[in-house]
Amino acid sequence: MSLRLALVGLLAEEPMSGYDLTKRFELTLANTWSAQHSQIYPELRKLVDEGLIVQTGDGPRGRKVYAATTAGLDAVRAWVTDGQTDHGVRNEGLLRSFFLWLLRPEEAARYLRAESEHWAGMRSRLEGCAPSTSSCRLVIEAGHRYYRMMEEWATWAADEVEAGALEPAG
Amino acid sequence: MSLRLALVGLLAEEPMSGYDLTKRFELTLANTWSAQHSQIYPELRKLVDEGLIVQTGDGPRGRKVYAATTAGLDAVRAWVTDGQTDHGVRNEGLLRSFFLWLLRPEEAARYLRAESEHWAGMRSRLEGCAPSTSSCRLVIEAGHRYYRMMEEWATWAADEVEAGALEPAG
DNA sequence: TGACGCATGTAATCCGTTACATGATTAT
DNA sequence: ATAATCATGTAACGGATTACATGCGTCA
Repeated sequence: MSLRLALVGLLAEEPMSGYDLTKRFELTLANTWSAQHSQIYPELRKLVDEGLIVQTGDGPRGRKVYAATTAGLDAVRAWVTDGQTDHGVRNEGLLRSFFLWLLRPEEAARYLRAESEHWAGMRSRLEGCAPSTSSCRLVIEAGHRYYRMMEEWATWAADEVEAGALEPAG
Repeated sequence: MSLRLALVGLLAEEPMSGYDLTKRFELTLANTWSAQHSQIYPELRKLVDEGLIVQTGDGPRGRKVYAATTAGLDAVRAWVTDGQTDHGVRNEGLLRSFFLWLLRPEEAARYLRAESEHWAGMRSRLEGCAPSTSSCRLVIEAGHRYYRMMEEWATWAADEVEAGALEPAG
């Protein structure tokens, strides 16, 4: 449900191809949602069938450019405001961290330092990301805050572990 | 893959039933991973078949208590340190925020204020959560930081929107 | 005795990933 | 020429949610 409407919303910014949309998810939306081309292409077909988007052009190599319809825009607006948002979180890095007490402290610290570096890398990647809309700017800011928070947390946790925090209970 | 090993890891802390494990995911692990009972019960059966856990007791109403085996512990340790962690993020609240430029500013601000309140509520829920292990304490701290960050971000974003940030591009 | 919480399970469906598969265009 | 990138698609599988389904124990 989310992906479908997100695709329409992105096409509301400007007409794009499935390939372009895939890139959008890799870059700007990396801190928000993920989607592969194998999921995007079939979804675009369905959205055309349902009249939420239309193909407005083509290009070299079979490129197909789509745009949102008025019905599509209405559907996106309704989705954003209506109903309950799923606030469920799925953070595999944190889930693994839950079981660090089973490891030797030096192993646990190494894991956490690597996590910290990962998030630092994500943050610097986000630097080269220009906002397409006013609300995109807000979401990019959320990305910065998220990456920075995770980086700082992992550094803090590694320090804790190196100071012996894992010993008493493990 | 993650859920299986997380179940074993939780059982390494202390023997528990599927019902207890479900509660753990609702409370302590709310900021980390989600799992319903309908996924947990079949998984426990498979884990028994594979020798990663054993049933060590029972109780009223058909309650079954499981514990991790040595093989199970080894599998958890290997999972935590080996291979690549999936750092993919899926945040529906942020995804919706991406399309706030399609709404009237007052609607967008209302949405963001509600988000802020949601995260504040999650944070206060986390207060009543006692850490079971040393590393659980670290993850709870991550939860606090995450909820606080999201709450502050949503408040900031609502302020921005009310100050007219949505106008120029929308 | 009725409501609530404990406790377990299955089935259908949906969403998402991985892998498979192909081919055109552009730059070196 | 040839490698990289652009560009689209399908199929198989696995993970996760929702809904269905049941029943015991405890407390008011």
